Amino acid sequence: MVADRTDRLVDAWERELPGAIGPYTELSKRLVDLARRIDVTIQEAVAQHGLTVAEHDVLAALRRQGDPFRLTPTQLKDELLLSSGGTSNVLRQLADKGLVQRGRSEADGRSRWVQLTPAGVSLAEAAVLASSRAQARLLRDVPKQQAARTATELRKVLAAIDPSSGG
Amino acid sequence: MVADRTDRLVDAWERELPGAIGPYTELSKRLVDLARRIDVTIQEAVAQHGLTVAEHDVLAALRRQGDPFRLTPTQLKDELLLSSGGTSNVLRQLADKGLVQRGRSEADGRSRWVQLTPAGVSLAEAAVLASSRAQARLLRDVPKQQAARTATELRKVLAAIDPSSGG
DNA sequence: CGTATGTCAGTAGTACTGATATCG
DNA sequence: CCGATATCAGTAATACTGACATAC
Repeated sequence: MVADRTDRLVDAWERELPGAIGPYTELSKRLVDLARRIDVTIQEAVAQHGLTVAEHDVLAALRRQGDPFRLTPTQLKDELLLSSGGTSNVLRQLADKGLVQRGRSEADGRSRWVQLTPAGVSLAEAAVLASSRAQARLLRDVPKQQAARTATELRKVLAAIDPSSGG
Repeated sequence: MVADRTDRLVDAWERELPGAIGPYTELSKRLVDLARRIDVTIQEAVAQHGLTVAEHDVLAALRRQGDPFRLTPTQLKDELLLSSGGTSNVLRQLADKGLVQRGRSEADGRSRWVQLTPAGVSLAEAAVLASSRAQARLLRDVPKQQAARTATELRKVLAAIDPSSGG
């Protein structure tokens, strides 16, 4: 088994400051390395549709709600784990591009709604499909069983660190 | 088994656009979610030592080389997978803070070296230990065997998508 | 001269906090 | 008046590209 980047990192620290980093740090390093590859892949895929990753995430969240593709900014912020300010900024970009429409709730004047325009629906679908295909392409040499096994392991890790998230 | 965030995302897409996302996208989603948690954890840990993550990564790379804690910007860029410009920017910040010293190579005038100052060595060690401890704390409820198993699975995934990286 | 090394300016993306406005 | 909803301005951190300088 040839040493990879993380192996070399772990070996270097073991030599320099024995015990400084443990098995959890090794797991973290592999996770972060792999996630970075995926992030770049997604970014390239959605950029081909003229979207930033943040914009894509909002469009996708609205699209997967189903008709009428509408949520409040608060619901979006909870879905995307962003601050209210951050969510608001992305919504402004999308409204400027004509991909979402905003309006006031009639029931509660404090509340607004955000809804995909027809152009937003089309672009959301195209971008999600492109992103999904790009991720599958990146991982195509990972056997399906291996991918499933890894996903299961990650599911357990996520559940362990955050029992409240429903895992 | 209770549905977690990724389960709900997969279910929503299966309902709205069946087949649009596959098992590889599910794996990606879990990876990216978990990596984000880790990134935040690391960021908070190194911030307590007055460092940004980018600064920490450079200090750590120099420290784990061992005495005399010296590399060229090109070696750093390859180690950190950054652009040359990005590397240069971080080095300027660290030099301004007195954590690294820079100089010219005597053998080749094009080449420079970057070396930790004594203050840089101390801070690198403190920050790396703090980051490592914070990661262990985040993952403390993950059984060690589980963590090892997950790391092994990720190692295989990394090797599959990037055979050139030595995995 | 062409290539390699490195720096810096400018820029794009992300996403925060705090101030503000509005409504219940 | 207080709390909830939402927006916006300003800011910090990441990290890129392209222009440039220098040295082999």
